[in-house]
Amino acid sequence: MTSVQKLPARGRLLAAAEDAFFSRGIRATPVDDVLRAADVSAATLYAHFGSKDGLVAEALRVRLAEWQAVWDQCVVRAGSDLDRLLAVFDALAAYRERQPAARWCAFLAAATELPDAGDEIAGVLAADTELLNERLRHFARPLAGDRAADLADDVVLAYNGTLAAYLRGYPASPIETGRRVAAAAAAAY
Amino acid sequence: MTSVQKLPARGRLLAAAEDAFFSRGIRATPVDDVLRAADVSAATLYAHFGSKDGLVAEALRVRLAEWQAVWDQCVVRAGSDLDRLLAVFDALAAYRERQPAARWCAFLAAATELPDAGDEIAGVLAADTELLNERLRHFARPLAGDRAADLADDVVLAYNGTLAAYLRGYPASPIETGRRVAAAAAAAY
DNA sequence: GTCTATACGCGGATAGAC
DNA sequence: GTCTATCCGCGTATAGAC
Repeated sequence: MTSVQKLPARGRLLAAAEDAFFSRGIRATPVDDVLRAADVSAATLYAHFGSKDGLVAEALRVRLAEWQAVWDQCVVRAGSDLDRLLAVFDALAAYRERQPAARWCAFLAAATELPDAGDEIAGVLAADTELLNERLRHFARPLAGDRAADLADDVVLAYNGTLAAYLRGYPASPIETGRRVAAAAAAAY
Repeated sequence: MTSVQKLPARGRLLAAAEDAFFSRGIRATPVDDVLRAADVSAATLYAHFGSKDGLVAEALRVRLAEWQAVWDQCVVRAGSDLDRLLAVFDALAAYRERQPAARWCAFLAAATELPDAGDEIAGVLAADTELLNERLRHFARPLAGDRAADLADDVVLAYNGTLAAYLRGYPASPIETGRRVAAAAAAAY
């Protein structure tokens, strides 16, 4: 059996990065803050990730994988076509419980804060959008047939609106409102 | 009659600030860039606005006033209760034509980029949210009666989702999708 | 792989003259 | 009110040792 080990520096950096970047803000968080939180030296960070952007990109990759897993579970638990389409809101509720300090979506935040993001970061953002788009189109098909793409657009928009609501502090119950709006959109098909 | 005059430094600064901050990003834009675009010295900027944040706050105030005026006009042109509620999407279309380079909503961008914004900036952001909330609740009343607050929440969410769509580059026709979603929400009351 | 120490550029802000 | 010139701190990144 293995003994209890200190999490390696790389993992500590990623954990600290996720915590700081996606709650206090990416640009608002100096590298030094992450280093102190992770109890790691600057040289180690640059040895592993090459740059602050590299660390951001890797933190986003981790987040995308985790988000996808949570969403998967919520889809499995859904009992109808409509519930499967709306499961993305259940996933959002579940995912947010993990990091209540997060102000809103890490991917949209990155897109806003880093308008000139390099290929690495831009790639992860594109992958997130693609995942959202592709899956929702799939779940929309049994409900909207050949208009599935439109319904998927509607749900993506409601989803983004839910995320932005956290940012604005209004509406007060973003997920509840978002789910209601998405359901109303689906009812129109 | 007055002769043609060069726009004073203060006005040039605001114009340059709006252009740069809300298309390239606030944090991504150094003060020097604004100064060069406005052809004004640093000392003048600080004499007028005190700080970069002060300039941002004033640029946001200008923007809020302009946005409000555009929205007003679209409401006047609307021919039904539903059209008045959805006029916010027409206003968005009209407003965006003024500055196509803008990546998304200046207020949501400021909230994201400046999580520790001072009272001045925070106040303008709150005023924007309040305007949105108060007006939409008013327009929702004839359609939803005592559930007007819920319908207003729905429309705000669709509106924010529309703005976020520009950021994500998806859905492809944000305003069209947003209006459709908001209309579906209204139909449920 | 990780550390200590340091270099270096950039960005916000100010002093003082006109 | 506006300019020229300059200061200063902060944040990213690197050099070199262990």
